[in-house]
Amino acid sequence: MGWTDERVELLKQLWTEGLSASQIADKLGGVSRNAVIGKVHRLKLESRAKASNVAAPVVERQASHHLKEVETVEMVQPTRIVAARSVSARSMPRTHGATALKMEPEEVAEVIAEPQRQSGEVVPIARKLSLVQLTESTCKWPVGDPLKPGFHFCGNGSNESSPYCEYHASLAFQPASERRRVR
DNA sequence: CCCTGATTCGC
DNA sequence: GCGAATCAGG
Repeated sequence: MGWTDERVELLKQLWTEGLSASQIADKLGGVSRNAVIGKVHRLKLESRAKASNVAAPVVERQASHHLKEVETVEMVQPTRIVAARSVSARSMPRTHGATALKMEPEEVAEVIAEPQRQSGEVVPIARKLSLVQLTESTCKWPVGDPLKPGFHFCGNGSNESSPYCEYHASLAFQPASERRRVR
C-alpha cells in the first residue's frame, strides 16, 4: 500500500498527536512501524515532544489467541479528573485490548485543532485549562492523553448540574447504544 | 522480552 | 521514495 495524500495526512496527525510509530502503523494498516518511521523522517516531522512518553506497557500482545478487536465497551464518558491525576500511573490505554479506555481521536482532534474563537459554535473550543485551573463551573472534559504533554481540559463553562459543558455533556451521557464506528 | 525512535542502504 | 534490517536505548 502506498502513501496516498490521505494516509500521509493521517500519519501527520497521529504522529503529532503523540501516537507511537507502531500504533500509527497499526491504525493505517498495510504498513510496518518502520515504514511509518521512515516516512516520518522523509517528511521531516519527527521532533515530537518526546518528554514523558516512552515504552507503553501494552495490555496484551498476540497472546490474545484469535480474539482481536472486539470493540465492546461503549465507554464514552471520559475519566474523572481525580482518576486522571492519580491514575497517571503506568497504564497507557491502547486501542488493542478490547477493554482499553480510549478517547475518541476525532473528538480530541476537533477540540484541539480549532483556533481560539467565539462561542455559539457547535463544537466548543477548549480553553485548555490545567487540572488546577478547574473550578466548579468549568467543563472537566479531558483533552488529549494525561501522560503526554499538551494534555488539558476543555474548560468551557458548564451548568452547575453538570461537570461538562453542554457539548461534552451530550457526548458523555449518550446511551451505550449505537455510538459511531470506532474503526 | 517487550517496547521506543534513528539510521542505513538495497530496491 | 520506500521500508526491512539494523542499531541504540528504556
